[in-house]
Amino acid sequence: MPEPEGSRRDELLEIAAGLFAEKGFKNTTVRDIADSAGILSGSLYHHFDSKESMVDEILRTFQEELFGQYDEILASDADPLAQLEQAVLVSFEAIDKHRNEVAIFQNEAAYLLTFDRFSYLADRNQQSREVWLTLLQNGIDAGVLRTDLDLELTYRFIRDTVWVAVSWYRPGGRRTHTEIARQYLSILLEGIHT
Amino acid sequence: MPEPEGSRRDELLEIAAGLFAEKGFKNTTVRDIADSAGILSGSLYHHFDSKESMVDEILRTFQEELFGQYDEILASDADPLAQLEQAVLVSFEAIDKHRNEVAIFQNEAAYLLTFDRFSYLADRNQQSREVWLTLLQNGIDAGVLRTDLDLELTYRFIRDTVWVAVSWYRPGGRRTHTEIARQYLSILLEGIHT
DNA sequence: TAGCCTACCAAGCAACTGCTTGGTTGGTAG
DNA sequence: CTACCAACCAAGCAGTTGCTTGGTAGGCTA
Repeated sequence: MPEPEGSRRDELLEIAAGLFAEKGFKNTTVRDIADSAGILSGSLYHHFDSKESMVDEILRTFQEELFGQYDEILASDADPLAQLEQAVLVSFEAIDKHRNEVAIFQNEAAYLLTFDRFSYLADRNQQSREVWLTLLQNGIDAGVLRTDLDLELTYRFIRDTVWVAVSWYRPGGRRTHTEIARQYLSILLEGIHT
Repeated sequence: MPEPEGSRRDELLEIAAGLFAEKGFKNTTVRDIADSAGILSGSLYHHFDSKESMVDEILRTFQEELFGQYDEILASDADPLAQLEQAVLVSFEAIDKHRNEVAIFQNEAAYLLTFDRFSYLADRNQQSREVWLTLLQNGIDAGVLRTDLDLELTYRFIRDTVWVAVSWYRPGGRRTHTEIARQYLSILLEGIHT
């Protein structure tokens, strides 16, 4: 057994993730996935129950890793500002390492939430909100963040700008994900005004 | 003629825009639109050539208005910072007044661009890029904006954060679109750091 | 060499898709 | 009262969709 197990299966999941990210979940047909893999559509059902279970597995695996990282940051003894910076850096790292998964979560969550089996996505959204609000509140309590801003709005601006970068960021481009994260942090923290 | 003309047609376009914005263009069927209008799907083809021509008309009308406003700002004699602020305010106003149209342009442009008839959307994207880059460059030349930032990245951050607000902004919510725009400008210009 | 397994094919079904066709309705204008 | 018109219905067609079924090829193991 040279492969770690489930090799072909994982291969198919990666192909599906690429298509889901590019064209959307509903706009990707099982024939699209099978064609990209060089097999017939029916053969996919030897590996997976349904198209839904493919995207389910893709998202669950990704989110476990991402939120594990957020939890580590919150549990660390870094100061509030460093924690906020870490969270932004980790997020841009996720965009770099898991483009497809981030794009799927960003673009398809609303649609997938219309199915019961994806209700956990709402929990993850809530969890994400709590992470960022906690980071911001800690910064305010420590006196390193402005107190005159609407917390909820600030959270949304941060969340949106971080994740929406997945729509234009390409690995191997002019800027590394770390450089982009640092520029973003610079704007977020200090503003663009002189 | 009590109606300004094309009343029923406009009504159908608004219904379609709402569905396109909510579920996506391809995920909205002509039967969805017809059901929402209380007619049969075939009856839509009395008013429109195709589903494509509906979204086409929706986007063209909206973009003419929006880019007209940008042109006015650029042509005004306000100082660079005021022009940048005006552009942000006008954009949030568009999110308020034309939620559906903004959402469709944001979410469906990539897909629609695969059809020849929507190639003008690429021109509009380019035009938008030029507007923001001009505003930023004018600010730098006037010495009111930081010179150490990557212009292209800054443009993307502004564009993304402004338009992505359409995904969560709801008219009649806790904050008016003007309040949101002002908070956003405050963060963008001054940062969240103390 | 027999049995089993993974990975796949070939064919097709029922539901849904955008769109077409030929017709009906109620109102308006000459 | 006639002609016309916008708005719509009823039925259906051809293509696409997710998924199912019954089968096969090749490799591994006892």
